[in-house]
Amino acid sequence: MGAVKNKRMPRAVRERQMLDAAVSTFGQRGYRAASMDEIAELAGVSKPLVYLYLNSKEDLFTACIRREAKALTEAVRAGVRPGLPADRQLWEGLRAFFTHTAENPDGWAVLHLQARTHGEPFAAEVTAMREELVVFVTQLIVVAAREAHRDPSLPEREVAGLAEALVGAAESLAAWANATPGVSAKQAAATLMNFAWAGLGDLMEGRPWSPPVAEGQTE
Amino acid sequence: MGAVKNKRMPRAVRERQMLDAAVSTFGQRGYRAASMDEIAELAGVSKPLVYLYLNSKEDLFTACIRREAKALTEAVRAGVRPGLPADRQLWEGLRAFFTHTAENPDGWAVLHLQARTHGEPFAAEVTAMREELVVFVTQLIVVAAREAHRDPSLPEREVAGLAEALVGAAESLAAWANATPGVSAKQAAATLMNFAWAGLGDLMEGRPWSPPVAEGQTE
Amino acid sequence: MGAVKNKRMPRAVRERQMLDAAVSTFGQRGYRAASMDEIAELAGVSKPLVYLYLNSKEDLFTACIRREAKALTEAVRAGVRPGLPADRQLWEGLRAFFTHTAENPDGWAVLHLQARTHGEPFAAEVTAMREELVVFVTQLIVVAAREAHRDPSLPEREVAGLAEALVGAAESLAAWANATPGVSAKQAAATLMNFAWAGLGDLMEGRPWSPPVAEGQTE
Amino acid sequence: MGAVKNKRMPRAVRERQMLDAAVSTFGQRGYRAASMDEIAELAGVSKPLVYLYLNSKEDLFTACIRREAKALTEAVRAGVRPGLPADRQLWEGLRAFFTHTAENPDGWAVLHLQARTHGEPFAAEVTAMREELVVFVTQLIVVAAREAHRDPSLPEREVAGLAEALVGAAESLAAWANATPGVSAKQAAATLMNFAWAGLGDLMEGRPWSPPVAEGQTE
DNA sequence: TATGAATGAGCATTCATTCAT
DNA sequence: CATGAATGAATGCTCATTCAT
Repeated sequence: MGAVKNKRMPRAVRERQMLDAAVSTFGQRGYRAASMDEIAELAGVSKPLVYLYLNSKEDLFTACIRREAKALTEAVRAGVRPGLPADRQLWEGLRAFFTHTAENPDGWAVLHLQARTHGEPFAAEVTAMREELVVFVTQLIVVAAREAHRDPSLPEREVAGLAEALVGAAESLAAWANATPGVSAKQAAATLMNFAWAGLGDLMEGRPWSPPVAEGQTE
Repeated sequence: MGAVKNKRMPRAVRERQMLDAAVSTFGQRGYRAASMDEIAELAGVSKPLVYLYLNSKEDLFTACIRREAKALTEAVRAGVRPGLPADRQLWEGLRAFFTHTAENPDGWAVLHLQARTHGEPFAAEVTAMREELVVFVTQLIVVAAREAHRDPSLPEREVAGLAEALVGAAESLAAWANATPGVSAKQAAATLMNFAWAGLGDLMEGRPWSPPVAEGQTE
Repeated sequence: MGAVKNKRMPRAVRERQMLDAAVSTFGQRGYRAASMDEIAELAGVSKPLVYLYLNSKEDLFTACIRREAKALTEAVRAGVRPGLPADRQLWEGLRAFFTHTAENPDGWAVLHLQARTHGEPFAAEVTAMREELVVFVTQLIVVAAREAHRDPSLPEREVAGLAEALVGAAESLAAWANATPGVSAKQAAATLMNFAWAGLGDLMEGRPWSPPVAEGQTE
Repeated sequence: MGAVKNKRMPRAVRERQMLDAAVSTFGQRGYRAASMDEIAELAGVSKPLVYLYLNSKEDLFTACIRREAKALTEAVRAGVRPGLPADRQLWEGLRAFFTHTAENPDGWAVLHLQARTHGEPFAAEVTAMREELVVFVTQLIVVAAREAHRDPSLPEREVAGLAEALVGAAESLAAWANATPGVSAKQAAATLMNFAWAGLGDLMEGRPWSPPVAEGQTE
């Protein structure tokens, strides 16, 4: 049983196999170190077929990025129930995020490491996805401020920076959770939620930490 | 004046030139895409000399990582005055971090992007540096708790996670600050400080955000 | 009307389409650069069908050469009225030659450029056709000598060389006429006829061969 | 003695070896069929060295064309004594041409067959050389007319066509002479000279152009 | 009759690395 | 100390050709 020298499959199926193999190889070896030979072999097909269906290494890599980006954003969206209060939505989103990245380490490596490291065209692909998440978080912050009956009065750039920081922290924690035995997605989400929400809560109530002013530095 | 057909320079100087060229090339092209030819040319020496001094491409890359990691951690340490309260120390450390990464984009690219993307040996090098920063932050968190006259009672892993999140957020904001025109190192530090400290302050005072309990999930 | 999603056509028609596509592709791209994919697509059929009908790329190319060679020699023959004096016959043959090559540039490119450039088997095909033309010209030369009431006393090899030179000049002028705007087939034929029949010496002395005027052709 | 695994030769020497090998391979196999592997092996070097010195297959081919074109035109020029009457100059040029092409069949194949068959950039290279020869012949024709005390009154285009025809006939006869055993360069030149200068008509009437007798050459 | 699916084999090109001087 | 000369080993990509349906 199993892969008995699979032959003559419809194109869509083969294409999925190739993308699976490519994500796995790119994620583990890196874009440049991954060879088309290796990907083809892992996919159980010959190299020309990979080129016939996916055109080039660049196109194949792009297809991987797009597929994994879509899967991740959809997982986060699917994990969030829109009716809930902002903090609950964020909590659910974080859980979905950590769960998905833990379950798809190669895909996450492609997005988080490889795609950003190998040239603008690929990085732009990921930037687009990341922007989606940042916008999602930004909106939650704004909604949270409204729910706290506060006109945030936070400058827009400040909110953007906070969302960036939160997403960055999440990305970093995802790697940490995957690498640290015994840390579940739920625990990672809880840690980040603590870190983020208590901090944001205070900000919403108008009690920010105040940076020191008279330090003698320029700028 | 300037590069006067460099001949017969002491080894230390030559080595610095090579590392400068290598960091610049690795940072911009990436580890695999950077060729020894290009590095040697940029350094103004012949390729065999690069091999004579630095043995191999892997060793050269490792040397780059080590030099840049040392420079970064030393910059952070040098920016912090030990006597101050924990929050001030963190603030100063963040400012030093954002300032250094902004001033050394290629070095930061080597550490943050390239080193993590091209195999365990290199990633481990960066992990070590990162661990230093995480330990530094962890200690600050513990000190802060003590200063607040609180027995934190935060489990050790929780503190580690918070430090991870903070460092991750900083790394992410560094890229954001570099890419967003008009965001200075100081502003990035302030944003992150707000985000982090207000949240941590509440945690210290025993008012964490409480994750929902009855959800029916396993794990 | 036109190519109405060709289905189930008789073999002869399909084969003609394929040869048309092949001549066009071989003529423009060259033998090696032309791909069976491109030919099949241009012919509007699937690749296996091309192989079913024509066996291999080599066979296909050979078929192209044979078809175009036959077309060219038949065009020349059809253009010559056997009863006329030798010089008139030559004149008509040259006109037919230049007209045909001008009207079938791809076929001419296959014969004149591609077939000679890609290995003996193909070159031999063309040599055979060329031999036909050389023989035709040789006979005209012999007949002309007889008509001049002269025992030519030209050694056979000399006559062969003259015929070779004439055919070679014609081939070369065909390319020149096609590439030079404003030079018609008739003009090319006249130039060559002058050159061949009168020779530069006579031309210099104002004694050109005079092409027949009233022939009823247009242009 | 002989090629005892030649090592460490100056660049210029190696480059010549490579070009020799390339001309031979391109001339015999054709541009596309010739592989860089084969050329490198024939040159007695490794493939990377070929690329280091000649950059690419295209550049290598272009270098071959240029070298052979230069060699051919220089051979023709060197064979002609400028002071002589036009017909004698033409005669000497033809002899040099047939001699050179007979002695360099691969180079001639590169110029006459391969370069014209594999794309405009290469063909243009040969066209330039051919133009030189055509101009040379054109001038001889004009001079001959003047020597015959005739204002040629031949239209310029007509002269151009005659020169084209002559050069084309020469090119064609070169192949014929090489392929026909027992035909020397001198004989080929004589045949063509007769054809060109006297014309078939005169030849038929027993008035050939007479090649100079006392030249002191053997054969 | 006609084709979608699939591949073995080859090719141009690049790169890290090493001698001999 | 410093380098010009040279290569083994990959790697991305293409193409003629063949099954199974």
